[in-house]
Amino acid sequence: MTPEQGSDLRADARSNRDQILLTALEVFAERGTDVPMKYIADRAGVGVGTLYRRFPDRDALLIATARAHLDRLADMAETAVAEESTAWAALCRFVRECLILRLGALADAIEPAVHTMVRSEPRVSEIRARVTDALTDLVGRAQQDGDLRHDIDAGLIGLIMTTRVHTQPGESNTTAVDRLLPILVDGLRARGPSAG
Amino acid sequence: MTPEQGSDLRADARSNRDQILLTALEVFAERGTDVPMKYIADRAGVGVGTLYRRFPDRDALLIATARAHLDRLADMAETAVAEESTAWAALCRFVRECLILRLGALADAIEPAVHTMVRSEPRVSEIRARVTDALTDLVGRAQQDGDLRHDIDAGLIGLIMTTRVHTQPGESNTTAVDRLLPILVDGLRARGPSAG
Amino acid sequence: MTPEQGSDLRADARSNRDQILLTALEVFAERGTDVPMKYIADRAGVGVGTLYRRFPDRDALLIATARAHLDRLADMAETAVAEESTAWAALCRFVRECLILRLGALADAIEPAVHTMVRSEPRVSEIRARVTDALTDLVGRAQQDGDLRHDIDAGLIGLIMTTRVHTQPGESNTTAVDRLLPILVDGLRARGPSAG
Amino acid sequence: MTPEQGSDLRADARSNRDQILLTALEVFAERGTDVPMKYIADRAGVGVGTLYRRFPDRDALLIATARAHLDRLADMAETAVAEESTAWAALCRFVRECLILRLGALADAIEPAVHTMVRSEPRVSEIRARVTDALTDLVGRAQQDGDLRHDIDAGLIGLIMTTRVHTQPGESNTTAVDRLLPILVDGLRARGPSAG
DNA sequence: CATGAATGAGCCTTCATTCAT
DNA sequence: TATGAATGAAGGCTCATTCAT
Repeated sequence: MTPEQGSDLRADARSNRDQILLTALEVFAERGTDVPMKYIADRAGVGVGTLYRRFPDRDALLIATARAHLDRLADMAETAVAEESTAWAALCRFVRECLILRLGALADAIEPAVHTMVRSEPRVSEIRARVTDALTDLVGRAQQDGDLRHDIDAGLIGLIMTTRVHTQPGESNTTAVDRLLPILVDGLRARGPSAG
Repeated sequence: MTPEQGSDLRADARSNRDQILLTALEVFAERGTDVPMKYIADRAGVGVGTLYRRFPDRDALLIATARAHLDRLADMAETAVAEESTAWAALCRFVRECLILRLGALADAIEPAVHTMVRSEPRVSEIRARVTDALTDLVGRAQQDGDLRHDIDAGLIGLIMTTRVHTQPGESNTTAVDRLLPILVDGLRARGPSAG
Repeated sequence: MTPEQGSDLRADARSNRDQILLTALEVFAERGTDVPMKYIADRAGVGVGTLYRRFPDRDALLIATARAHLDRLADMAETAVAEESTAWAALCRFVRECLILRLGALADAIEPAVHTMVRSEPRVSEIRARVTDALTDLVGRAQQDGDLRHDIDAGLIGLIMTTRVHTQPGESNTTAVDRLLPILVDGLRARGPSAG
Repeated sequence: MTPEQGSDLRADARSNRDQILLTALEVFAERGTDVPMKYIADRAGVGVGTLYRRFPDRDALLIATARAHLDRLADMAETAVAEESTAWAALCRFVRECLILRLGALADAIEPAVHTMVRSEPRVSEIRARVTDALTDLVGRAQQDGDLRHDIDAGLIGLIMTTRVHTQPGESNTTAVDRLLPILVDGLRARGPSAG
């Protein structure tokens, strides 16, 4: 459902590419998007040259990372829908996963690059659309179910999803998210008959 | 109430220092903390040398900027307490102001420096304490008033305060904060009947 | 008559700039225009940073070098006119000096840069014009004097001036030029009454 | 008359080798000898690996290219001798052809390599000798015929042959050579009466 | 004191060359 | 044998910091 780009690479090249992307994902999350490319290459166990062969410059890597993120995001949205019994539960789960993924940091990082690259990476907008669609659907259904406040739209959910939680040194992002989440969820929940 | 450090400088030196700090505040907010030092110096209308005379390195400037921020924060907390009629109102106002100030971004930026510098900048912890105290007080009173949920402590408020809101290009931070805030506030508020 | 650019620099900065330019002149002639910038900086006795402060990139240095060359060229043309008793003698001397300067190599090197930079370095065209004017004048007068063949124009002299003489390893450029020159001069000379 | 090296290669290997050499000839002339090896390989329609299998490094390719050039040169010299009715005519034609081939550029490019490689490429000196012999012969005969000035030796002709003509962007090398050539030829020609 | 020039370490990127497929 | 992926050394350029003026 989310076939990776470059599936026509030679086996070893493919595995390198995957490894680089995986590493970049981690590293960008850990140390921000300003890490030296060499650091990423080292951690991925390849030479810089290899990194640059696959991703002509930092922005290309950033975009590809974003795409991978978004792929995951879209999967997550769809999985949440499939696995949770209510739209509301799916929505909460999805928001949580976005916060844990630090979607906002990524969005900040790629924003300058996006304008240049989006056209050459049409899949980015395609996947974005996939996420947006899932979201709009979830919001509508959760409101019909009486679980989500009616004055909230997908845009506001997007804002929440891209919020960045500050973690103390040593604290895991997940822990921090799970401290904040109940507040958010409660703020989103409709108070009506269901609360009474 | 918040006497600035270096008040014993010659008038022109003092004005330079103030100008640099003011500029740094703006610039860090606008373009992140990675801006070239020369950029800050230029915008402040001084030579780099002057900047470095006042702030031995980037971290020193960051810390000083943070201190100025925190001073403002403490003032804000105290003003909110003084001006708002309820602890709850003061708390909400304070949270809002912190989000608008992008406290989280600043915290991220200075965290690495803080460990090294705190001892040489004891005022930092002092001011931090001032904020924490005000906060703890507010939280306690707001809970007694029945406005704030009882399962929330000052630490969680701190987490919320340091949350970073993602702004679309062109959107003001304040606007974004004001979209998110109602959700947060609602999530924090005690539910009358259900809480009783 | 050829006031150098940047005469308003601080004394030490000025001397560095001059030294860099002088070195670049030598180095480009010796080893082509692909030498590492660091090599030039080292030979000039400055750090790379200093080089880059004055000349934002290789092309800027190339252009500046070209300008210095052209300044010299224009001076040479004018001096030749002033010091030699005939236009013909001045012309021959000028051609010789151009060959020794390796004007052609320089022209090749800056051609790609010229298109981008000429507008920001208007002096280049200005000086070029100075040379062209002197040349046109010399050609006309030498022909009137019956020394220069009449089927030759300033353009062809330009072609000759920018010719590159191949030097054996170890041979000086000047020596090689002086071997070739008599042939050229003889080819340019009018055969008329004066030859009969 | 000029049997290519590597005639014992398999047909396809042989054709690859030829194609690479042909391409290198073109590319070096067009863009200088600093082009990326990959560029040459791509244009030749082979992988870099293939290029390196035939020519262990850039110098080897340069030498081989030079050899091909020189082969052509020797052929040209001999053809000129055979086809032209006088030594003088053959000489002029040969000089012209060398200039058009940009012999000087090639000489500059391979000079550093030649010292290292000549021993492993004995044919280089062999062919060079062939050219030199033809040249010495031509010079002698042209002088005996009273066409070539007597103060000129094969070395000076060599110098002339390796001269590089500067071409304006857009101008063909041949055109430029044909503008310069008459001057050179005239400079080389013995003067009937005045020489008598 | 203020200034801005100089320095050089460090990151980005390219490309010659090697080697697994 | 052909291919093109991987490597890493080398060069371009920037910028934090120091120091002469």
